[in-house]
Amino acid sequence: MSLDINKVVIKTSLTSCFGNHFKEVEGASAFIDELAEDAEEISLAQGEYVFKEKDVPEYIYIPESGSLMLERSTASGSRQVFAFLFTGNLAGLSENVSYSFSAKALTNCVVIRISRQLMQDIFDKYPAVAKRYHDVTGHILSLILDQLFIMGQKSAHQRLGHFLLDMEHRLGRGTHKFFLPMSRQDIADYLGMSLETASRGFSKLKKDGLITIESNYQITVLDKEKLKVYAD
Amino acid sequence: MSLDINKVVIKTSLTSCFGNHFKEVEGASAFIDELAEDAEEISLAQGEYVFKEKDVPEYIYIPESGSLMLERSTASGSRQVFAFLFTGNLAGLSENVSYSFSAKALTNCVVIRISRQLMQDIFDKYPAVAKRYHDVTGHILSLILDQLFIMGQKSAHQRLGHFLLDMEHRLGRGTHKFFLPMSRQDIADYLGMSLETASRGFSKLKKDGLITIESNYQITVLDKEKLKVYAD
DNA sequence: CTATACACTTGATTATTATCAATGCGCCTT
DNA sequence: AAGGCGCATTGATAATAATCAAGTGTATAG
Repeated sequence: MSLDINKVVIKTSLTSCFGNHFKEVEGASAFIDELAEDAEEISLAQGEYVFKEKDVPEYIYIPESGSLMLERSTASGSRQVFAFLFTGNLAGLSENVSYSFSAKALTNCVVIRISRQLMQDIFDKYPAVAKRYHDVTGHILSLILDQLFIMGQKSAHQRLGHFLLDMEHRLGRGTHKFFLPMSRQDIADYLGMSLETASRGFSKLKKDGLITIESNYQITVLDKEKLKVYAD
Repeated sequence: MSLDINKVVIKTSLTSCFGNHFKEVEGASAFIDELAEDAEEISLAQGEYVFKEKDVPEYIYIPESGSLMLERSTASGSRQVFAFLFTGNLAGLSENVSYSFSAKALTNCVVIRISRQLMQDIFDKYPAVAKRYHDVTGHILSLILDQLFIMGQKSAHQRLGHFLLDMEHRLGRGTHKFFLPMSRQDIADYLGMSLETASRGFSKLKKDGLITIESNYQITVLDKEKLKVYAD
């Protein structure tokens, strides 16, 4: 009984990752069902790592509840955050011999884990799905190119504006209010700026009336159109 | 006769793209042979576009001679260069419904063009190869993540250092001397800095004795080890 | 209820980078 | 050879962002 409910939750998560790409593809639904059978749930405490740089990629991971962060750190102490992952997002898909980043739990979370080998085997049964698998990677690539564009062409304030629009879209669930699961330092490391610059960006947006900051992590976008202009 | 020679050149280019990823994979050699049969060569003058943003991706492209640049421009006139492509590099692999960037010829060049649909059909004959296809995309993704790391964590001077090390590696053919096919503006747009900052970076490296600038585009790395330190 | 710790904010100063403005250099044309 | 054109360099100044240094909550433990 409890297992059945779990499988439903897992299928929902899988559909949110793959569903869009495999829509109207023959066998997509059956493929997701089989994948869900092989999925395991693992629990992580805030700050724990799902995997680390240089680990051999054996699984793909999908947060079912809670948030992850993909990051790369150097010996000298600097860190680049590549992405924030929320419910239904995907990690570990296109890695080859080893991960080139670590995945860290931003909050306590439950993560779905699926063996890449098993997924490969299931693909053999659903060739139409396998052919479209590539689209998923292509989508991730295009998201990273967007980020690279923003990093190269936008000022610190603009980058923060883009970030908040993205968070509103992904966390707002149709409203303009959302709770950020990451610290100012995490945001700064994602956007390539200092913690202080990130903080000043929040303060300026608040002063200009584009957002409110209910608590450090609870944000409301008051004027989305102005924020879009601000970000460009 | 002339055709045969062309096919040899094409196979060499294809092997340099795919060979590393498909090494020791069953049917890899036959796959590349079939691919080469379907390859067309197209000639482009400097400044022409191979494809443009929002075009439907029908082909993959591999420069056989000359260089390409992948870029995205905005209405407001800013531009991000995502990558420079030289002989044997690959473009257009993981695009889905449309390209998210344009490919522009940096020099006069001959580009190999292969239909994605035909490649898909050939994959059906070589399932072992098809399974590893994904590795190629994964490799591209990891290169872009490296670039994102550099953009987020390094200063303008360090980014230029990284760029020159990359160019030496890719264009130097074992020596420390190479000819850059792109302008200072192209480099600046790739590294997310102004033309003047890029130029000052070159001048400083020259003054510090890490490189010589024979002409604007002809560079020699004098001290690679120092340059590596400079870039970190 | 107070002390403490931690994260965030704000202020002052410095460093980096962009912008504006000449100037220089090679190349092509005449 | 002179002029002009397209890039690159260099200089001066302004804008942006990092760093250093206090403060300000806010939550938690005692």
